[in-house]
Amino acid sequence: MAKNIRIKIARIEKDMTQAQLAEAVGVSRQTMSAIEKGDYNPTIKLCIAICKVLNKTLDELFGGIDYE
Amino acid sequence: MAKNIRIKIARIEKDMTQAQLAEAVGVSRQTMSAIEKGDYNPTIKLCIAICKVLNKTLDELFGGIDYE
DNA sequence: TACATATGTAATATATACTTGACATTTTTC
DNA sequence: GAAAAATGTCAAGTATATATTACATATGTA
Repeated sequence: MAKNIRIKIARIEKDMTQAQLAEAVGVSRQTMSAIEKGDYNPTIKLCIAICKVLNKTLDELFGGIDYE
Repeated sequence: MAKNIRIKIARIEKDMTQAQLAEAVGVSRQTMSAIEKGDYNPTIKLCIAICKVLNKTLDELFGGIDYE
């Protein structure tokens, strides 16, 4: 549920692996995997860090996503 | 640290108390207080719920905030 | 095919977001 | 200024985001 394909696309546009993005934002590779898969409901702090690295806005990457 | 005055302003524009906003998004009053004060680093799910109630975007309410 | 790299995922542990209840303090309203 | 409403805050508990380790599967590449 709530698979976030937008992060994956933005990450691949930057030619980064999950491991590289994870390190850039300071979390584990497994955490990045879970976030892209929609298994985790990340904190806003982490979302902001992801946006910064991927040069996207919060709304572009997370707006309207329906976590439950 | 990271006091979020934007939420407070948007909340007051809607003429809502912390308790009313808290109930509208499904958390406790204390949690809303802590978020406005910057004591909590909320989840994106909760941020999205707050934006929905206050008719704001994620970037308007949370963009660039420096939680540490 | 074989090897390397990337990603998924399970188990256990820890940090912290969030709850509940209760009381103190501040702000508003009469 | 007093009562009421709103907000701050503390303590103890629960839920969950995240870490670590380890292994499995997928995907690319020689």
